[in-house]
Amino acid sequence: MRLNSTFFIENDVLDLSKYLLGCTFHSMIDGVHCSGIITETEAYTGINDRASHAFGNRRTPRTEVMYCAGGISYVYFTYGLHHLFNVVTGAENDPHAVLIRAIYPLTGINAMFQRVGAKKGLHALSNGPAKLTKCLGITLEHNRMDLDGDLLWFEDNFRHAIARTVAGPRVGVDYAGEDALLPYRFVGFPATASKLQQTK
DNA sequence: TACACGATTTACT
DNA sequence: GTAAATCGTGTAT
Repeated sequence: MRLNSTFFIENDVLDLSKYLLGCTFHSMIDGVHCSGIITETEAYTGINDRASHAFGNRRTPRTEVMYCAGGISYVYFTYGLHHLFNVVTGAENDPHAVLIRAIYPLTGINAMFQRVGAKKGLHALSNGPAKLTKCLGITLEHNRMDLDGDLLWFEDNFRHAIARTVAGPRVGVDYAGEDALLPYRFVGFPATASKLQQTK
């Protein structure tokens, strides 16, 4: 079952960050369908969150997309070489977002290896926010994109495979002062592989 | 126009 | 363990 924009608009960003664990994230880019089970997310909770690009109600050409209604992508470029992918959530003018930090490869694995280089193992293929965008072929072209469309979408398929969810501080946000300590990073630990049966 | 830096990854010592 | 890669973005001039 696909997740639609209403779902991303009406639910709280922290709840969504946890809910997305075990959902699948899909791309159809360069004619290839790739997907993986989401295993790690982070929540960025709006204008009062010092770790967010939208802190202090900052509106710039880059951050403007976060102020749109939920259900669209926020892709940005960092460190001169990496793209990071977020889901914009919440109502218009309330700039919340979920950073997708890791997925476990499910379909299109050959294409993913081609994009990232075939020298690493399956478990290390897309277990980082910049690695998964590279695997799925996501670039700045996929910013501000409908997340229930033909190119990027989510499905609620494998949440039963997540046995336990652990929260901790977000990664790489030391500049955020006290907000760097907030437990807004969520990691889903899988159940045994035998439970990995798709449900619709 | 100029400059400092980043919600990271990789390779190398 | 440390460092390099590398450029869009934000803020200051």
